[in-house]
Amino acid sequence: MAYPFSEIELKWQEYWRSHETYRTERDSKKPKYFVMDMFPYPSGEGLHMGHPLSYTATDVVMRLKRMQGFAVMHATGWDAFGLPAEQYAVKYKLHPRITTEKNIATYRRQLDSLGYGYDWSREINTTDPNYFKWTQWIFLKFFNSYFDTESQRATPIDDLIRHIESHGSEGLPCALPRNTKHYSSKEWHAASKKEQADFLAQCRLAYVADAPVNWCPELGTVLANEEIAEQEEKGYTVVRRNMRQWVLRITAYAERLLKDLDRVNWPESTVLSQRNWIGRSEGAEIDFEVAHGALSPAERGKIRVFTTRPDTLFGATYMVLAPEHPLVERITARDERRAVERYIEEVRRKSDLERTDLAREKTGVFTGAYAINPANGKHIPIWIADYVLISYGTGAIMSVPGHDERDFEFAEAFGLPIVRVVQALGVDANEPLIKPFTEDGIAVHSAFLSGLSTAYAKAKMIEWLEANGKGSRSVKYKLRDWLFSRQRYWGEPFPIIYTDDGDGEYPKALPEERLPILLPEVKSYQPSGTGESPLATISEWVNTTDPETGHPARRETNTMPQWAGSSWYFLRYLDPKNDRELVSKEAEQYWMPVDLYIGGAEHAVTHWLYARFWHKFLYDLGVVHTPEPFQRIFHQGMLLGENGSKMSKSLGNVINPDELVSQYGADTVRSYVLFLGPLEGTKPWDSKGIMGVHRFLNRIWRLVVGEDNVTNLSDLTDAPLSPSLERLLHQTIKKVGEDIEALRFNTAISASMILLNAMEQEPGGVPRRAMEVLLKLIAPFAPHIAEELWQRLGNSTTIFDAAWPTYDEAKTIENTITLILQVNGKLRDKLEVPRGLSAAELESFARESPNVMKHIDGKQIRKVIVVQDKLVNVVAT
RNA sequence: GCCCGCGUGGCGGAAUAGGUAGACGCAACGGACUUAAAAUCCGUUGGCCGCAAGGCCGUGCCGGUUCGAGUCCGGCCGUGGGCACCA
Repeated sequence: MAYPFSEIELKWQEYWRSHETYRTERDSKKPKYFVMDMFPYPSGEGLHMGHPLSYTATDVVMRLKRMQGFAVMHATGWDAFGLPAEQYAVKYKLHPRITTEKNIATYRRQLDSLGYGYDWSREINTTDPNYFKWTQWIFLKFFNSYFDTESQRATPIDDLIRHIESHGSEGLPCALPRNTKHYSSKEWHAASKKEQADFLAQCRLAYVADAPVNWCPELGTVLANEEIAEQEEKGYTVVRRNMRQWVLRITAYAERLLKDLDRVNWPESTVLSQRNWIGRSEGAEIDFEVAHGALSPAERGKIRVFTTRPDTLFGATYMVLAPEHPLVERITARDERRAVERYIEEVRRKSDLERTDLAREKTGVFTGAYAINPANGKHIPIWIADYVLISYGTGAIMSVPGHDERDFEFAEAFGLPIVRVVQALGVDANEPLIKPFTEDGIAVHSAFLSGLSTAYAKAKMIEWLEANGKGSRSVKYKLRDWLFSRQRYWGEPFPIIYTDDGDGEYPKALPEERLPILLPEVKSYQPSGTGESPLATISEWVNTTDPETGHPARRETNTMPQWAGSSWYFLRYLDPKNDRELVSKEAEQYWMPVDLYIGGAEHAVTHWLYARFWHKFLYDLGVVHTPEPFQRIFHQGMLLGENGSKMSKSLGNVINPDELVSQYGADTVRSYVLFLGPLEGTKPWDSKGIMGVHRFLNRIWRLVVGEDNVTNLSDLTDAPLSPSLERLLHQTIKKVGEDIEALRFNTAISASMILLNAMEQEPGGVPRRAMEVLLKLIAPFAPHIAEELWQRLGNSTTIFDAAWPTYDEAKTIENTITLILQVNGKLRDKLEVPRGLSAAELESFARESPNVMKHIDGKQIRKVIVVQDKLVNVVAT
């Protein structure tokens, strides 16, 4: 008979609810601990087994820390905006709020059934106006800020405006595009609102851009790069299309996002992913004069390139512009115009897939124009090719086919000259190049650089460029600005209107007092089909007035992406009901940063980068006091199906948490998902193995309660523990605490099993004291049974108010050791001997062992290695 | 192509400042209890040889360092994940 888990689990869940056992308050007398998992998206499917894995892990840590005397913050909520709810709404004409609420109720029931100790008084919901008011508030702050390049932080845009009003726009501490039209103070005052808005958009941290986006006709929306693969898997098509989009200037924070990775305790792989994603490159920007073309020299201007190898400038034999480069039109020779236009059109039609996967073969066309290599004055042809991206660097490159794979390939395809300007040390500088030499070496055929090693040659070239006004040192990042709008209904509306003073529309922020901006009630959630969101079809919502001027205005109809609400949610746990601030200073100061955050590695460069960006921005605003939000991140691994393949409905190998809970009880399910193996590992589910953990809990139950489940008579003894059990008890307390701290739950559970095995072997019966300790040790994993037995042992308060057991280091130490006797490194004998014997004593054991003697017989002893309290190795030949 | 990570019994996995390989659990086999089954309890369980004592082999493969390597180093093979023309 299994113990009555259903009964006791319901009993304790009800007890915890009515006693508000998990309610957390700030307590200045206690140290704090903030442990999080990822708040779920409440899908229609309900919980899958991946949830119990990470949620149990954080729940276990929460309970340990609480018993150790910490004030523990552990809350959850709902990441409830998003595509699936809206697609469901489109299909069944049900408001997404309805399905979302229904799904949340299911999730809540499931989470409760697993016995999780969240502080539900802090529950948040990204779709709740009282929550997204603050998401919108943060967006407003982005819009109303610029990134000051001198102080390297977000600063109110009003400061910038004041500066322009009195001093004009030259020399602003703000990164502006090269060809920006500047305003004198006088010109600024004369400029229209629209002109001013266009200028300021170049500085704002949130701005509108006409950007090529990933347009999905079937969904009627634009997708983020990281969403494409998922939707394409579902059979949707994705094409490129230009649309007006909100963009967040995350690139301004690239350097800080990169540098502060040094301060966090995160998985190495995730830190590396973020580093690579940010993609910092050091090099130089170099200007090439256009030598030949249809325009006069004054009009032609210069082509600026970015290179990480300025030392190879003498080897630049041609240039390539991205097809979208603004200069292409101006420099293209009349004879080549047709071919160039045709190529540009061809490239535009290519999808991302064709441009990357299939475009192994290099393509491009000659523009008919030439540039002058600033190092040697040689005229080199200017081409356009789609292997050069408009969005990176300057959208143009100098091609050094001798020392770059891509340039080499292109040069070979089009018969362009390849010269060597770097050679490995000690190799003939004239040796022909059959493949590009991309390593560092010694500069050759490079005038004043010749003979210098790559590092020096780079520095020298930059020095030369700067001295001659032909270029300068430069740092570029792969990171792009963050496309921040979606053409959907079910998301946060932007607190933005468009007004027109007769000179064209421009976006304008609504005042903070107007927040939250609510979604209108609608009848149809069908995408408009034009690329605009369903909101665009509701004219009574779209058409509004500018609260400042009373003039007619139009609302922004895009909504924010799902990342918006999840980029700051953890802050709201700390002060969920505050209607004056996003979070109070006191709460933020006390609880932040997050001490432990467990979540899947798939968010390495999305959620965890976005959240860091928002946090740094809030740091600049003074809302938070730490530059990084998450001290420690840990990734749970994937749980596979029985057969070792991914759990999926189509494969029919999905494990349902509800069924498991009703069959074995929550305590067994919780313990078993963690017992399966290391948290971070990918491991297959084994439905038979769960019995092992279930038996373990049953055995504990029977030792306290007895066979009939009713009597409280127990066979526990108050006799003292045998010395070996006493020692094991201390060892186990130590190990379980350390293992939970290190998130090694599987070995923590097995240590408890070992303790139980030993307790059952006690000659005088199972000691009550040992049982009390064991109950505390398993309480984080199996809270219900621990509570029940704790109560039956005569305690009247929750076990989670009891202190975590302590151990005595001295009592964990064995007083005898197993001495290993080896001959030539092979095990020949084992002896139980007292701890702390001298080397000579240990060696004498070896010399007296018959089996050791047998193996050294007839040989000469060369050496005897003695390791204190461990082994003796006799080396004989 | 580049960058990470991982290869240990029939299975999930223990063990790394280099020092008893296989903890704990599953499965399997044998036994006890039972009219029987379930549940429970006891025992065996890396392979080979041996009546036993014991011996040989064994942590993907090859080599190296070391008295001693699952653990460190080099080279392969396999496998999982991330990035993908970033100049």
